[in-house]
Amino acid sequence: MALNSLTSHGERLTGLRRDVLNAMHHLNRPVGAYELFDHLKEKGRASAPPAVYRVLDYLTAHDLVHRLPTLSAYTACTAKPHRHDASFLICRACNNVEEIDSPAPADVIAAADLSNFSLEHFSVSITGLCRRCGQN
Amino acid sequence: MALNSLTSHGERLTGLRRDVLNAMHHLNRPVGAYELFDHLKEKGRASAPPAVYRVLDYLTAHDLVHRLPTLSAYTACTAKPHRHDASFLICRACNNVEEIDSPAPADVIAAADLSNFSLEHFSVSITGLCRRCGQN
DNA sequence: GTGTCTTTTGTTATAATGTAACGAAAGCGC
DNA sequence: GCGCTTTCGTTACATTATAACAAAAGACAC
Repeated sequence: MALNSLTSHGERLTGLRRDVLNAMHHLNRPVGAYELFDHLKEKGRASAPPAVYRVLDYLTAHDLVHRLPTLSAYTACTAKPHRHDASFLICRACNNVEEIDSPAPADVIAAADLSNFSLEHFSVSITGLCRRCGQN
Repeated sequence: MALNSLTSHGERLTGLRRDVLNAMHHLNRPVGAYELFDHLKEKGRASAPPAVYRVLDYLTAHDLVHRLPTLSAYTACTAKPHRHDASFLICRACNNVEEIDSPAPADVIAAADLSNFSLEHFSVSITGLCRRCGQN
């Protein structure tokens, strides 16, 4: 779900949320929650870490932002409104990240090729229900 | 590189490292560094967090242990000595994890099927060098 | 617009995770 | 044993994240 479809579903893109999202799009790279907090605080737009984390949680839940656990960082979603699981090319040198909006893991390798990204390692995280928990 | 090939390459599987690895195999689930620390401390086998982190770093570097960033946890490698990138099926209900020793991301989906794991989301993390950093 | 309810934000304090730095101890080669 | 390298102990601290509760703002009926 992306920005447009957000407000049309009863969701509230409040001032703070919009500020955070704008900041992230402006920065255009993975940012830590505290870095974001400092950035917003300079402009008098954030009070304390919990506010930032709440907004990040909200934006993440609505797929406007993605969390990058390996970097303990967050990045603005660059994909089309259409919902997909997101994957990432993470450069170990410059630490920049390219989002891959992929319908399946197999496509991600092709996308890396297209970006002239020289792949060293990959890891697929699949979440869901294991055999036991899913068979209720 | 796994246990056997470790000592035959000049690497030292010291007492502490062996204890940590044994504990992790015994627990047989993702454990946080501090949980592991407490566990070891009860048995008089660990001094302080840095020791645990150092050993985890070492074991991770040698592929005897994997880190699960989404859980801030670590798990003993269950794959064959043969080196592969590791992927994971993470159950959101019981929090247990199954390692997939996969030659390519595409295989991971098939492996999930084989395990009767009901997939809800996936994310592929690819690390390497981006176009700019890799071209020199 | 007032009152009421829900959602969002502010605020304080603290938990959980991870590291820097440095000296002591243990292993290794000679 | 002696010097060198690696590992470990120890203290202190940095970074990331959350619990809990009060205040403020928005939605909505009346």
